[in-house]
Amino acid sequence: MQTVSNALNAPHRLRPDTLQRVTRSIELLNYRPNRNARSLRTSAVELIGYCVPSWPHGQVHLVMDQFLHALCTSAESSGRHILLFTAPVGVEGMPVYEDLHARRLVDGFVLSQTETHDPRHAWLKEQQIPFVSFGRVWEESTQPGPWVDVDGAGGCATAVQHLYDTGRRRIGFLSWPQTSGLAENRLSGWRARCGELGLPNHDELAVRCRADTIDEGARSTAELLDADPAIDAIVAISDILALGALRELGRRGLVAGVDVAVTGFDDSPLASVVSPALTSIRQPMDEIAGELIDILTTPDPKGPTERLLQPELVVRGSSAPG
Amino acid sequence: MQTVSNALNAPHRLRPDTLQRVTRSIELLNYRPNRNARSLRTSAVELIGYCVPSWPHGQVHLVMDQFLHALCTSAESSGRHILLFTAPVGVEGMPVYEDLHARRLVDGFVLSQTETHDPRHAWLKEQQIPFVSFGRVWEESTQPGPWVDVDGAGGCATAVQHLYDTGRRRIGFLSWPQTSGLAENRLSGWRARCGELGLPNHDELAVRCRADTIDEGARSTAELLDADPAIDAIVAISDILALGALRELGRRGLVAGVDVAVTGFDDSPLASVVSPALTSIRQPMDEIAGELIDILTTPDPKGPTERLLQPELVVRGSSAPG
DNA sequence: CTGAAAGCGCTTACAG
DNA sequence: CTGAAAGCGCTTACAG
Repeated sequence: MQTVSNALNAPHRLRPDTLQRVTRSIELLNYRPNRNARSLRTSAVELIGYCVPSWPHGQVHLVMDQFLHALCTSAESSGRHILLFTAPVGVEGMPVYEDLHARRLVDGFVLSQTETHDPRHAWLKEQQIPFVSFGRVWEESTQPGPWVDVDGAGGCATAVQHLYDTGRRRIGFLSWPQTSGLAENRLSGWRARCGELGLPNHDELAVRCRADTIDEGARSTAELLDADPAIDAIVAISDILALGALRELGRRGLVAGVDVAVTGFDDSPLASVVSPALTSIRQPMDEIAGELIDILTTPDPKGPTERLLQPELVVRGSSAPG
Repeated sequence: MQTVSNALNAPHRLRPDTLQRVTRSIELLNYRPNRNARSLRTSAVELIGYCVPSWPHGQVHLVMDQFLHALCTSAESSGRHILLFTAPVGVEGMPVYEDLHARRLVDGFVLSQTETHDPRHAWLKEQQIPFVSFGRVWEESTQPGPWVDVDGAGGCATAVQHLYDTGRRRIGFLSWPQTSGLAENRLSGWRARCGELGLPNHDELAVRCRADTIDEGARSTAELLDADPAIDAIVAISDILALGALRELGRRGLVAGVDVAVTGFDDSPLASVVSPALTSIRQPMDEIAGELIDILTTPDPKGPTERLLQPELVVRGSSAPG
């Protein structure tokens, strides 16, 4: 019994011949250890909680399936799995998190859809419930708990650089409302790189869209082009807004990628499904998931527990040089 | 101890005053029963396995987040949760399912992304592993195991009826390749209802798209309109193809919803994000999830374990009468 | 209706 | 390196 347990959990303790003998029997009998008994004894369930976001109508999360798949894969490579649950947004949802942890359905949580001033992080930290966040809360003070995020400013700077390198000299920006730390971060990358390259980067070149919809992207693009017809490129803060830009260009008889270059953000499946295909800033989902699981499952992580990853510009026809 | 257990699991066995006394103490002590101990004893983990689909590049599953959210909510209302895992597609993935069940990480599975001739159903049934399928395998013979599906033929017939009622008389159909049972089913709904209404429904009016992309939808729409310029409506088998149809109409200077009406399938978030918004056939996700969980968690379901649900046509500008 | 007892299937010190 | 024993925290017949 306990030799079998050792063979499974600490094979180095056994003599090679014993190990082989036991392993053979395990296979012969098709023995599979009961995970509940193990969890009861070790008080580790090897399950990680993830709250499935519920989106307000019309909101699209085009890369959630990619993220979930990456998260699952990473969890599995560490012998764990993802447990899905729902909870009210914000601090109202915290009792759900607490209950799942108290009843030992999960060891800890991966937070995503992190909002600016998200209250969950401080709450979980105070309760000493293990978690790691995908995304920052954008507080002045140090963020509670470990996090992984993508360098949105860097990504947008890379997009600007790419547009500059392919001959663009007047680059607009489609943003979200000012209350979002994420939006300000991405916008700052555009502003900074344009400044470094000697390109115009005044506020009139950055339009705030009211919602993340194709209509808003189109409307804002029209606003941008009406105010400044010399614009020859647009960096959009999301693929959806970029799709709106493409539509407005088409409506005006302008050719995307020729007359005006367009880039999006997220490299969602839609990017390669439109024509011309959309140049977009890809978040490295596999890497993000790997870091999240690593931080959450390593008792004493060697590296920092605040990790900023670089996105990757995927160039397609909407910004092709010719 | 066991009175507490009774209070939690069989409160009717206790005298009201005792129950109240115990309940009060439970709350005072903030006691939360350990789920692993319970599962070990009852050998039910109250976890349902769901395999996260991994999509070939460019493939979009625009309603997966809706489905997952609905599934989670239904599972939770029966005291259960969803455990996510990954597995190779087809029969190669079955050892993963078997292992999860053997080690008692899950009680059973919800299958989705069901393919025509999907081998998983027969395999699980033979292994006596509990499961329920969202979607049919489209075999001649009786399908192994319980399933829930949406009446695609009925949905397309409803779309045709709606178009007829709003004055359309020549309705094209954008389909997928012939090898898909799902596609044939939806197509048959268009064919049947057109026939009943005395509208043309010959094969030339149904174009097979080679892929589920906007480009293919646009190309096929062009093909359709070139061959028969009198077409005044198009029923698309997916929202993505419908988006392609909208694009092609725009390219030709035709106004969607006025010159040519267009309907999609799935009522994905994209449907309400384009302009004109897309009329689409909505799969009742909450109901689907409810039935799936009901069948899987009821030892002896009262109703049939093969349930066909009716989709709902959501009418928007792309098919508005005026 | 309530209390003492066994046991679910593991893991882990502890002897041999 | 291997074997007998305790115990993780519940549930569930079984007595009182």
